[in-house]
Amino acid sequence: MATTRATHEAKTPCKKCPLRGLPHFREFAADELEFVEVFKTGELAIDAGSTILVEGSHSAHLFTVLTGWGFRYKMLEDGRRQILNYVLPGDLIGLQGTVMGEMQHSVEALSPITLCVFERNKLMTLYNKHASLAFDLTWIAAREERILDEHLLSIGRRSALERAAYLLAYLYQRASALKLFNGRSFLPITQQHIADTLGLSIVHTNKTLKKLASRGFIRWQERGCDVLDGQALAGLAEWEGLGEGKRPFI
Amino acid sequence: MATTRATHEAKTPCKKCPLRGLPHFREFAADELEFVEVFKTGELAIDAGSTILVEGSHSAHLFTVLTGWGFRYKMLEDGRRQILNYVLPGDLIGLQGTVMGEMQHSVEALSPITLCVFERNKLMTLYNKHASLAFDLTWIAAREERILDEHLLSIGRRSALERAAYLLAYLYQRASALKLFNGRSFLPITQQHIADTLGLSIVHTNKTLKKLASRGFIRWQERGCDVLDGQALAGLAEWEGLGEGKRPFI
DNA sequence: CGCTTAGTTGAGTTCGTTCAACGACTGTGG
DNA sequence: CCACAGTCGTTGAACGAACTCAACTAAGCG
Repeated sequence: MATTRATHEAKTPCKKCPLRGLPHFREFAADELEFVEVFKTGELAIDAGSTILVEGSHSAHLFTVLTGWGFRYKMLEDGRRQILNYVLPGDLIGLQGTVMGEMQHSVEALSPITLCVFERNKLMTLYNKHASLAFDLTWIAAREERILDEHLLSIGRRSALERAAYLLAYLYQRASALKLFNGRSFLPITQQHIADTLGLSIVHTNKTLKKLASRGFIRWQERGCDVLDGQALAGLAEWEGLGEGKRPFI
Repeated sequence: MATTRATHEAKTPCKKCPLRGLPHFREFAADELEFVEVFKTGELAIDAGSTILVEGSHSAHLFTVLTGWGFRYKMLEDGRRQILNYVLPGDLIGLQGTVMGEMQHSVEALSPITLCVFERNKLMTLYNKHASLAFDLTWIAAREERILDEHLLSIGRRSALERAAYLLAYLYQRASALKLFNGRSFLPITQQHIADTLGLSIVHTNKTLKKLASRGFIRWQERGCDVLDGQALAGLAEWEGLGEGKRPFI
């Protein structure tokens, strides 16, 4: 099983980055784009199910997801796994390695993923020369923090049904903002992923999802989840939504 | 009940900041210190139990904890509360407000707290003029993220006993690094706080803490927890520890 | 065709909850 | 000074949510 395939195709120029067209992201000034263009050293294509980063490793790179779905997770020694968050296009991966030296969590591809590759040792020049991008990095880290807060609230205080509803509503909203759906609101995750995100067993997760399906909020199909009523899911979880304006990305 | 008392005493000059002497924090260059000195506009003293920031509010300020203990939390509409993390000396409060416009969580004082006050609208000059401090801010946000990851793993996948052990070991390590203990390793929290952090009921939290006490790891006294064996707690939770080198703060 | 992965379902068990009552301590007002 | 209310911690009993175990279906793949 090949974990990574280096694409030898010419890398996507940042000026023509397909993400920049989305209304979800903030506009970049010409000089910012120019810098990012140089900062980006290549592209990487990852197979579904492959590991992008491993807990404890020291990577010289940072990544931004260009296409595809993935997730971050941590494990206990006896094999218990906790999925911390999902990574989607525009998300930065590996910033924590900068802070701690080594990665404190692993990242795995849920679908085939394309990554933009950045050199970590060029990071300081970003801070020195582009204050706006430096601010963006802090912004991105603070955003992740906010989402983790929300997850913590969910796992700590919501019932199984509410938790599941929140998670699906969350993924639905994120994917919607990125216009990842074409007609069908399909989330490419297994019930095991959901269980490991919610802190539940697979069996109970299955029964919980059945309840949501019986209410007509979702449908489970082809190894994934069709969201039929994202609004209802958010309502069931008493969740306000991401409530995001435009956001930056590198 | 007065929530805040503005201290009319002269503010502590950053050059003489009591935290800067600690080996836990990185050294600051003279020009960095000079900038922070100006960036800091005052000091604020908060009573134990008072609220520092409220979810949904728009604060013009950022704070760094100078002395005392506090905690961040979120609530559901029906009153369920989840404590997200604890704030101790050197911790930055309110960065998320910068990103989202409004606060997404509340902060409350556990003990009397002294805060350094910063103007949020001066933040951009920090990014423009002091790349190293800008980097520090990202670092600080990434650190919080890492700790939240750890908490998420704990709540999601650890048993009640392991969770409690992890939390107490975590608080013990943090307070130790800051040399907050003098002889006695006392954590100024109630069992309700612990319950709301672990996602457990008070009753079960109480029974769980009794187990830890019967093993000789802790002792409950005077509305708080004496940690008798931080090592054992971390071991029970299979927790590696914070493993931090020197860290920055503003 | 067997092997593996994902999902489903039922039965019994365990962990953690809720309810309820009580003791110790603190602070407040009479 | 005492009475009283409020907070915090403690404990037992009954209940319920979620877990484990186990068996089985359906789909995908070599």
